[in-house]
Amino acid sequence: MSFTPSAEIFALVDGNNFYVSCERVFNPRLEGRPVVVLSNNDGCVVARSNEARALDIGMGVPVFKVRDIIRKHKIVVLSSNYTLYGDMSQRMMGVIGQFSPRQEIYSIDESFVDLAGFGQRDLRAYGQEIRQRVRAWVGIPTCVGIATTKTLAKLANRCAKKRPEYEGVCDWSRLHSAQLEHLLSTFPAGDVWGIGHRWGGRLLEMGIRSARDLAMADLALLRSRFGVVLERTARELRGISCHGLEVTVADRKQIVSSRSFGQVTTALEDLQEAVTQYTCRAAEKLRRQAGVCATLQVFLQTNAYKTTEPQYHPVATVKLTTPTDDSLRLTKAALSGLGRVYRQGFRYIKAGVMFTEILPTTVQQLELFGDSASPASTSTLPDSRARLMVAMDRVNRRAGPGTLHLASGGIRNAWAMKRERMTPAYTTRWEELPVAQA
DNA sequence: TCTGGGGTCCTAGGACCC
DNA sequence: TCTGGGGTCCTAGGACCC
Repeated sequence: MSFTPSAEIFALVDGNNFYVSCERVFNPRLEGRPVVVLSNNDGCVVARSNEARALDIGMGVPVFKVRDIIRKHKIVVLSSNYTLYGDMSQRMMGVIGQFSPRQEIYSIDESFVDLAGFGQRDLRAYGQEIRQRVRAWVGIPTCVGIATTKTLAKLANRCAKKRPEYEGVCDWSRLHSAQLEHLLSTFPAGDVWGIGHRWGGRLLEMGIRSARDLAMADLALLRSRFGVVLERTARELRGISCHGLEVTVADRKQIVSSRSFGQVTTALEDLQEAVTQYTCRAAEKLRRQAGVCATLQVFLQTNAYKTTEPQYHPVATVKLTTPTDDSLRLTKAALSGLGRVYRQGFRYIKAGVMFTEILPTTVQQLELFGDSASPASTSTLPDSRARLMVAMDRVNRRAGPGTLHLASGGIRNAWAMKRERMTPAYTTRWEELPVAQA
């Protein structure tokens, strides 16, 4: 195996137990205690403090399966507060961005930065600077992994997390082949970025156990059995960079809005309310990226875990006569799709709307059999409807999501999601600002 | 009783065309 | 007996990520 020296250097900075850390910033009493944050509907565990991990709370487990452990160890359980986490993320990314001219925001809690131009600087010390500033200015603890490819940086980051002696920063960018090889041999292949459950199992069957095994594997064989994606991963482990930094945020190619219900429903009226609200949320995202939607899908789901109940998972595809970003027209289209696939007698647990064909507003196409004066998009042809959308977005941004909504969204919302242990929106609503006490 | 939501990319196979 | 070959487009499904 030959590791190729690369001109590129990536640092991956990510928040430790990010959602839990966000909660701790505003409630220091959570410090040192086992804490978990749940998914929407209070369904699964999606974030765990180190103390909760130590108690064997798995990532993604349904909360009812660990109820006993939670009770026994007095684990603090919180509903997820995405408004808070999104805002904390923005602050954290802003600080990290000060450390390099080129930054990729990879996820809500992870950011790659380009350190290639930093020459002879001590990158470990630089990583520590990043950690300290984020901790001081935002309150979030982080770890930093530095290497010549993104895949190696991910692994270095994991190393920094796992082994306290590194004090939160691992710099692999200047290692010799032999040193790197040794480090890779200590990680299971399944821990490598891009290797999931399925592929991990298949690799094991082939005798590829460690990250080092994967790096040394025959590239043509990997390609023929798994495809080009895994081949690239193996190259990256060898130090050949295949994934560059993606500095600009690409427009979404699809926009999904869906939720499980707080309780099952059989009523068309409930589904109409939900579909209306989901469509409006998706339309807001669409307008934010100045797009118009040409095709959407509406889907329904019964509870697949209840194998004794009749199952029904229909999808309706609706083509718009003219691409649009108008919530009213999109909702009308979505509701017509819903009407096509709704069947009585099923117990529905989830509904969703997906915009699958999204175009930039600059692409205009006149309606073939429509009112040719009616605008396809609010962004290019301002009329009263467009002004209404703009006003709605503004009100909902300032006063909170859903303040202004369509009547078909309903107000009863018997199906609405469960969030029984939600903390306040500390940073984004005046009335929920934390209060300092003397 | 109770099991998330939102994305991306790649591949295989079928339809269609010349 | 013997039934092409190559390109493009689209879709569904499978894998992955956080």
